[in-house]
Amino acid sequence: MATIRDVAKEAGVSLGTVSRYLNGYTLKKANMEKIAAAIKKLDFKQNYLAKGLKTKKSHAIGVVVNALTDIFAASIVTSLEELLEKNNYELIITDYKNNIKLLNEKLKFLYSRNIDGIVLFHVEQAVPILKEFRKKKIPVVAVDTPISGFECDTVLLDNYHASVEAVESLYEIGHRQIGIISGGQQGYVGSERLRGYVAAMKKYGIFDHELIASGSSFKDASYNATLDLLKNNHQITALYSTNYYMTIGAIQAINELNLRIPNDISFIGFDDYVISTVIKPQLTAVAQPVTKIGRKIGKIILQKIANPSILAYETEYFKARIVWRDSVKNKNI
Amino acid sequence: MATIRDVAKEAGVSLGTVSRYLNGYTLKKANMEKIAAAIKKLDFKQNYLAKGLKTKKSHAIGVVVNALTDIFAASIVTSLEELLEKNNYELIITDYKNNIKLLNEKLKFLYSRNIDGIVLFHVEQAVPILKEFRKKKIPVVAVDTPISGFECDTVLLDNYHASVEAVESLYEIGHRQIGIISGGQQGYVGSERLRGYVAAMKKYGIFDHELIASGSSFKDASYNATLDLLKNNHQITALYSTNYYMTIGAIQAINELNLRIPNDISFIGFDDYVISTVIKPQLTAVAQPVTKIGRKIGKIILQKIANPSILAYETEYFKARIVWRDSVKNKNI
DNA sequence: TTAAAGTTTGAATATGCTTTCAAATTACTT
DNA sequence: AAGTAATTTGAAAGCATATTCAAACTTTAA
Repeated sequence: MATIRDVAKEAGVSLGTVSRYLNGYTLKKANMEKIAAAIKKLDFKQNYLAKGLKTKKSHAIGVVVNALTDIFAASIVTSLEELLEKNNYELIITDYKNNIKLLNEKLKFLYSRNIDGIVLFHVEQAVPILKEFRKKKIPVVAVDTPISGFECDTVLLDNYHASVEAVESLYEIGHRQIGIISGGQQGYVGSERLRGYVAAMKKYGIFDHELIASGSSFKDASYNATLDLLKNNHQITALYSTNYYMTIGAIQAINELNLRIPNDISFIGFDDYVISTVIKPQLTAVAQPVTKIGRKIGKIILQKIANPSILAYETEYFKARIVWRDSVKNKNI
Repeated sequence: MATIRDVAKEAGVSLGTVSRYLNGYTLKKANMEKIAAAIKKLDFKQNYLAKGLKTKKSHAIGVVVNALTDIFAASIVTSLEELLEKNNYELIITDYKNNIKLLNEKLKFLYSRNIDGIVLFHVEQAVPILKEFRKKKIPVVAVDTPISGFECDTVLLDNYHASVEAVESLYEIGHRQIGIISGGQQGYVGSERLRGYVAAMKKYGIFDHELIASGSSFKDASYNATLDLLKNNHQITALYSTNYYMTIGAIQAINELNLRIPNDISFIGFDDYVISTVIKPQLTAVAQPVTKIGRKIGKIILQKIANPSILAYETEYFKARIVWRDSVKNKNI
């Protein structure tokens, strides 16, 4: 393996000049060309371990998701990775299985690997090791959920307005008894989505506690909650489920009750992934701009790495949009 | 940050002794205890960059998948990561979007990062950079698909027998006109699954070309293929679709044709993820042992890293099993 | 008690790169 | 052409660790 020293010799310049070349300083055109040629000829690759040892940077970004199989995180990471790899950063992806203790362990692991930045998906609560990241000025970006007890750049969906829009849309086409399958108040995302629903329902004067089914945000809880809700509220004409996995459970329950979508009941689900188009009829869904979100995260990380002393943290909101398919009935027609 | 030197001073032993301690050599019990105490006291963490520079190992494993959102790869990586992280390896995960040129680029990137091992999902064909990995004795494990033109350890599903079993099961409960939605011959996985189907059908003397719908292995092709197949073969009583995404397309087509599962048509789909239980009725599916597969990959990698001079490559087959739900009708009852 | 075997020590060298600095060279201005 | 500004040089130090080696020290066995 060729080293920077070999390149210097080959190009007939000094070692320091090559180093400066590699680090983006401008130098005499002639020298730049000679160095470029030497690099090509020798097939020289920087040794990131040596570089990292010296600079204390690894050119690696840690990404912590709750589950690798979570389609939401995976979609975002796809575009994040594209951007970061272009900038010569590698992604170390890890899951923490919604276990706060495991999260701390995984972050320690990443910390010990001299990570240059870190992206946390869906973390509600600060863990001790985060303070060490702050001390070392390693940028942290929270995605999907703000971290309580730790200030950092945060990229969120505007869940509140997404819910408002869902309810408004249903209202406009004649629905009044709009049920919600909610994850309840315990998580940020779930409570924001619920808050938007409540606000919109109240705005139209059609709010009713009975229309809220609240469980945890997983498939099985949602299945049970939906079953209960629909058995006890035959007047419900539309159902709004507040995440992908809850949509799955809700649809199972609707099937179980032999209700037909959209004739017996209209349906809007949060998140628009493959399920939406498999189910008959295809589902109207609230879609998140995952590609944009991924790019934004990447930009923030790169910017903060380039300028670690900026202490201001921004919170960026992205707007969801509703993708209309066949699961919602227009009652005005 | 404490260094090995600080630990030595604190423990009152020499630097080399600490180094040997950290690398698993046995030494005097008293010294081991003193060093352990010092490490704890100073909260010492090995610097992987320095260590890597010296040993030319990064303690990182590259994982290349075709898409981060691919549930199959994500499921396997979940258990792979668990095992490798326990052994202090980090995972650098990357996708290559089924683009062979991009694959080579991504592998070059990983190569330049001094990766200690590499796992390739669903790669059909060798790319040039793989030779460099071989030269440096960096272990390569192929998953899901053997790499043509490159010999390495390979972890596969026994696709052939999974198909045979699916057909046998359907035959035993009275089905004779068993259609298949196949990805065609172009990919290893698809052709193996088709081969098993053909063999089993021939064994029973019920093989018929007309029963094979063949397209690419994606949702839309499968949708069209299924539509064609079922329109032209009203006698088909059971359908076997050969991967997750094709199942989605096939189900869409079945819905479109207003066929009821399992009364009008029975259905078995390859891969058992969340879709299987959302659809009404819930789908009988061929499930892959993803956790076991992930662990096996990890074991192979660790073993080959520990012993890079072993030149024998093994090919390990895993058995799928059928998860029975409600989409298959027993015609004998 | 002594010889043999096993450990530990301290110092040195190496890994590939960045950074610094005074001195030397080259390039611009006027 | 001279003066100033900008670049490059060569050498050295440093990053945290591993490894080597002869010498010194311990432990074990006879």
